[in-house]
Amino acid sequence: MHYIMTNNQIEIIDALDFDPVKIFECGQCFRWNADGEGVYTGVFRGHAAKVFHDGDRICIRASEGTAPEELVDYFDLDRNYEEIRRSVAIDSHMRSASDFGKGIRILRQDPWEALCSFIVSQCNNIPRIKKIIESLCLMFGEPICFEGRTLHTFPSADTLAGLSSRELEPIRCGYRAEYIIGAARAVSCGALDLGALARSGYDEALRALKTLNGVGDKVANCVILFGLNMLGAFPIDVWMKKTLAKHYGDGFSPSVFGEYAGVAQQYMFFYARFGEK
DNA sequence: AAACAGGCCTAAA
DNA sequence: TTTAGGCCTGTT
Repeated sequence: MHYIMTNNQIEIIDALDFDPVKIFECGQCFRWNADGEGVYTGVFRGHAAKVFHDGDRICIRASEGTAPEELVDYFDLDRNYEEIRRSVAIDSHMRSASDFGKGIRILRQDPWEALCSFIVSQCNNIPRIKKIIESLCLMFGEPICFEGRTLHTFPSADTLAGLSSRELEPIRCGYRAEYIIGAARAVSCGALDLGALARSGYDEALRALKTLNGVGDKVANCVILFGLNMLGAFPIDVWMKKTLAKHYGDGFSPSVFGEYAGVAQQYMFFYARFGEK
């Protein structure tokens, strides 16, 4: 992937394996929204940005003071997804899935945001998940001005740790409010050190995350994959359960996909959800 | 109107 | 170790 970094912006020259629609709509993130023709605006790690096509190139323009290196990191631009697609295309189904999902990248999201977001996602649908997260940010995040609009950052664990579940009621997240506050308090007081988990192994991360009330295997694996950037994590939700049963029967193990099983999962999920028949 | 939605927890076998 | 029912809320 070749790109040019300037001030707070990146221009991707050969935008192979970079499809904004797939990246933002494949279900890994909740804070990027399409506004207008192929333009996405979002907030990540305290910065606002927009992503758009500029001729053959893709341009990522972030808010004032965002280092381009931050964009390289968040969009994982130095990783070779073509190679990953080859490595997970182990059979005809995965060849179709990885071909259909070509252009997806796993964003390196803030671990706390990923934890909180995937707690909200449980037993819920995407429009409602997005609505809940937006009101959470509107109420408790910091405002950022970006291109004439006021957006809001994701509130810190410290901020949410000081709230009662009653104060969270306006965001209408139901029983998940207590889970959110419990997680916020664990992170805030240091009982759960997400930074340390990012440097630990998968097993330790899974164990630690599951000590939180409201975090089971599925949510924990989403946090590990999307927030800790361990690309072997393999979240299994209802869609994955169905498609795994269909194509692999029982006795399936994610290890057949190797170290990038999590990327395979994302291709398979996206294909089952939007592509297959 | 009743079921369902990108799980998790608890209680009970 | 596996299974059933309940959980907030909004939508169909």
